[in-house]
Amino acid sequence: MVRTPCCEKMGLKKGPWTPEEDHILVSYVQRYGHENWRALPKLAGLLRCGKSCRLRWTNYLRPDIKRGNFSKEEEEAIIKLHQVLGNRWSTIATRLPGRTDNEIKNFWNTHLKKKINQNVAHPETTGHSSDEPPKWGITYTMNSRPVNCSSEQYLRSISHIIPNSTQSAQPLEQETAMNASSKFLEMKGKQLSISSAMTSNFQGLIDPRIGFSYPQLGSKVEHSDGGNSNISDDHMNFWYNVFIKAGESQNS
DNA sequence: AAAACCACCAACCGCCATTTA
DNA sequence: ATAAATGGCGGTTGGTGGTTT
Repeated sequence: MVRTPCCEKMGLKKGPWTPEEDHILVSYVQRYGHENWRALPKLAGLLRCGKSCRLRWTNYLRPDIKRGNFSKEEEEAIIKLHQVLGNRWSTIATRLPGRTDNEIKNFWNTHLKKKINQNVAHPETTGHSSDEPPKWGITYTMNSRPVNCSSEQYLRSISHIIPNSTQSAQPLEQETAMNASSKFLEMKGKQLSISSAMTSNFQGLIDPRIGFSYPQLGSKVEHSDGGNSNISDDHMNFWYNVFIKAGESQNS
């Protein structure tokens, strides 16, 4: 089906919002909420489309939005999250209270991207490039989307929990770096999927270094070796924590 | 002083996923 | 089961203000 553009109707205003419009929108949302963005502008008396109202509210007028420059901590968090999640700005935004996906996206495109690209020119200070998937890395499937991480991150994150070929949860810690590298080389350039076998072996495992276990499988989780991969939020959080911790141990 | 260039960011656009009728 | 409506997301654009030439 083809959707009609939301601002197709003539007479709807576009462009920057005026203080008066802001006031009308804020007053209306505070009083009546925003259950139906489509209907809101008409009810509130705004010559805007619902989409424009929603964007204005979520990106600018919401009372819980943090203003001002990004702190060093926020900047580092964005860089780490982007390594794990890629351009999934809304997901990244959920981990930075008071920041919107649009704000983070702009900050990335105007500041961090350049900064990281500069660092790539000096590889002693960083791992891999930012925007592009790492040339030397792993892609795994998360929520049906490919997620990239660097080889270092990946090796660190799996070195102690990846099951061996007999599907026992034997740690790899005893393995030499050479063996680990060999394993990685085998996977280089291939799509790594979170398989049922791996997942079942991860279940209940608690790594003392990271202090959390692989989440129990929920009913909605399917695995890529059986077709689709749909990892729940718990699973995403697990992988996020693994990669963040891996990054921390790498830095220390 | 003015033109050219650059950086920033609010807002728009098109697409996809989910919900509703 | 299906079409339509709606919400949400990420990519991109364009206006604005600052800086450089």
